[in-house]
Amino acid sequence: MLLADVAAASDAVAATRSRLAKRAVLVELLRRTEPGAVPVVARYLGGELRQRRTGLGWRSLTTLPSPADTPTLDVLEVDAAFERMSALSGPGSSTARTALATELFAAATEPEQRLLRGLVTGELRQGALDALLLDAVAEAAGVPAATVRRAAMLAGATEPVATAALGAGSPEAAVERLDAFGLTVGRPVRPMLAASAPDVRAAVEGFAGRVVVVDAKLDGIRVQVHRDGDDVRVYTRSLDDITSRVPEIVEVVRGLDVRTAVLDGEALAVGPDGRPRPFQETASRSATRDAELAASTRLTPFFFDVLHVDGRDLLDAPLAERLAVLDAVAPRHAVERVTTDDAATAQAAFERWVGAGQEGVIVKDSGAPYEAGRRGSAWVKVKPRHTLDLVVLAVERGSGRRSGLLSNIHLGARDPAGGFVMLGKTFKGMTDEVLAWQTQRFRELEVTDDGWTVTLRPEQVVEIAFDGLQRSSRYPGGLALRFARVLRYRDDKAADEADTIDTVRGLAGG
DNA sequence: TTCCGACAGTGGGGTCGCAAT
DNA sequence: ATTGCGACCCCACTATCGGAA
Repeated sequence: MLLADVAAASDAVAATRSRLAKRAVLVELLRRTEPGAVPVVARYLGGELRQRRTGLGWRSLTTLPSPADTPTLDVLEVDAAFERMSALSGPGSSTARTALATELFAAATEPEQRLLRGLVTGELRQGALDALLLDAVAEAAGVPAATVRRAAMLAGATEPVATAALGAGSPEAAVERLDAFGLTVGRPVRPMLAASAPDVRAAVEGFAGRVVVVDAKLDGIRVQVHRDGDDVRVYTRSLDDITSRVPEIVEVVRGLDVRTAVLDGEALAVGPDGRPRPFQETASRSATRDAELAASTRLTPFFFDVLHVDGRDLLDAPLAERLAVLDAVAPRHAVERVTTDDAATAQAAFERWVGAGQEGVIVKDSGAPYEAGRRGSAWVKVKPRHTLDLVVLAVERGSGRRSGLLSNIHLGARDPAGGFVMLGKTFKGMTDEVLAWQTQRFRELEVTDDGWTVTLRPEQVVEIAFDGLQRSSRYPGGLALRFARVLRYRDDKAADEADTIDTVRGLAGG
């Protein structure tokens, strides 16, 4: 299979907005892919390289050789080239990597270069990624989409599922192969995700009177821990193996009274007072491979679900049943929870935990199975929301579907001593209508334009919602907003009525 | 016919490791 | 020793399609 065929398919997918038409293009290409190339073609159509890391990023691709006139690259040859780049390390590796990349891109035609660039940067933007690809695999193999989906969730990856389904020879054989992808201890599954709700009442009422489990939401990193005898592996939300970096979690799970188990939870740094440390400390600790730093901050795991225990799969068991097992297996490392059908009880728990420094709550249907890989409605998160009235200091040009619009706004708090202190940026919460409005409005306030960022007279007030404040070395006030998003533009307030940096410091200190 | 679940897109801050400077 | 890049933690929100109701 030539890379040019994949590039042509990708362009055809991008050219239509119909998901059915996109799928048809993917199906057609998958059907004529020779078996040996299926792993590579499937990955590329899903928008990823097979190599987790190549050392190449958008910056490395700013200057490319001129494209080739005729397509010659085979997908397996391309995969081998990235494999070589991926394997490079040590002094001189950057130079060698650049040389390999230049050679590869020089052999690529213009459409192939666009595809390769999208795969390297993870920004293919063809309007189809893994989910649509799975549907296409199902159709190409003649099996139900749900069968393929479930296999992919349990495999934690699409590639082996595509290979199994497309290489089976018949739909019956494909179903048999796909059904064989059970939960396996030691192989991570895609974690179940939560939708969000504006407040506790809305979250509880969404379950229409059913009994819900309300978990404390901890602000750490998601961990999925597999134990098979003395062998313990720890995986992140993206299914990376971080076992070697978190020996203290391994220790805790080795101490549990089980032979095999798969546990889902959150790990974070906890202070001597029992309160959670800021997320930045947990992130720093979990990212480092430095033994001394690792020893100075311990991560503590808290589990909120169990998918398997001693030979028994629990994925399809109701949450209440899984939690009974969890409490028997890891009573001292279970996330705090209440079970209720009453919104007021849930609200009280929310307030208690937020007061204790937790991030919020997750409200769960007590009867729901574990839906690996889904952001279904069985889990709903609620977090407290803060707001500030800030001033727009500058705005950046958008890209992709926001091309031609002014998109990402720079946010400043008023400095009582004069001027404004920048606290971060946001592009979130804007409807198309708001984007159109602000593009025009900010042209009126324009002071300078360097082609990317337009600086403004600081006059426009905007109401911003955010999750909290964090320490910042990037911004002059030493503070940045976490997860800032636009609620509305305020034309009823002038810039000299905006919130001050003193107010923001007060929030951070309190 | 209308509604809503699922998906893709558009980027945010912080942190580390590593190679180049 | 410092800097810049890549990778990966945390993530919110809107628009859209197409199946469900």
